[in-house]
Amino acid sequence: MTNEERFQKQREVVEQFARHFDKEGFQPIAGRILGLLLVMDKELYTFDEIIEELQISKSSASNALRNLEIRGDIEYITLPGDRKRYFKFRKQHSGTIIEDMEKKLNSLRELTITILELKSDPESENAIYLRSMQHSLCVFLDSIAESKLKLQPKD
Amino acid sequence: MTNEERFQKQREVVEQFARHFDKEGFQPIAGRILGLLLVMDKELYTFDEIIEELQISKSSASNALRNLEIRGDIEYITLPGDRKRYFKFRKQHSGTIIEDMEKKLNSLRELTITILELKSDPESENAIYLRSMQHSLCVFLDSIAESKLKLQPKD
DNA sequence: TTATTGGTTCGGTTTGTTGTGAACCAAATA
DNA sequence: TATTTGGTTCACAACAAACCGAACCAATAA
Repeated sequence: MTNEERFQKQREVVEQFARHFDKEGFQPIAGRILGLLLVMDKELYTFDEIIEELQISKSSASNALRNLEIRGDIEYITLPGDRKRYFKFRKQHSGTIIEDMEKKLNSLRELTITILELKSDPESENAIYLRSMQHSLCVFLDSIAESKLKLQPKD
Repeated sequence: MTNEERFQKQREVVEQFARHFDKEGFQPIAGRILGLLLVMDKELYTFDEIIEELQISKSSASNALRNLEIRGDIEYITLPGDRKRYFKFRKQHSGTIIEDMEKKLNSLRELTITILELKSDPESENAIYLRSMQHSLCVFLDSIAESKLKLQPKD
């Protein structure tokens, strides 16, 4: 594979990544920026390079970068005697994905509890289902906790 | 708690449920309908009752119901000599939530593999991170598989 | 001090989504 | 056959999100 071929394929994967990412509720441009910073061989981009590569306006870039930084998905470094910021993908503690799921499942579990408490007939179809769902959620949350232990045995 | 109080609280939880549900990328009305069918003591609603309860137009109801049915979140029954459809929450095999997560994680895993294959420097920061992420994903996917076994020991 | 660099903020256009009412339709009823 | 019932489909209005260009600003360089 030539470097040019590789570059082209990486650009395609950036788009793929972006689509994956904005299903999680983010703007397309944010996804593309994040993809760029993660996928390409070049792993450090300036503001202008991002604009140039993705053909987007300064304002879009500015906003998306701010959002990504707030979310903790990117960070930047600066170099002495250089006013530019160099953006890079932020290597989060890799449990983050898992912790996000955990949060979502927990809030779902709380919801099911609330619903169940309000059911006047605890033997209604939905009530029975909700209890089984609650059980599944517990089992699953347990196994998440286990995974977390396996992944960070530093305690 | 009087029946009236219970009813009011259930209506609030319908809204709560709706908010939870449309974070998953569905229209507000769809979320409210699903909430109605799951939360209220009454667990069987006709088209007209749904419209009446939620104060929405026939067209909105029609569209949302179609979408919910396609997604497999609701179903309806009919009664002999009655042209109405009676909608109810569909009790999916409760592994569905888990299987959805599994799918998402798998697609993420495939993405990381694709990205890694295209990295020309396998020791770059991102490449190293991607490998550790891949590892986490595998551990986690394993534990999902385990949970699934625990939940359906019918094989 | 003036000009340039590296952005941010503001206002507006485009695009997409959500929901509505009105017209429509097929099946059952009168 | 005409009317009612139980919806569906269509065209559009209202609103929101995404993005852009232009104006702007603070820090550095000339």
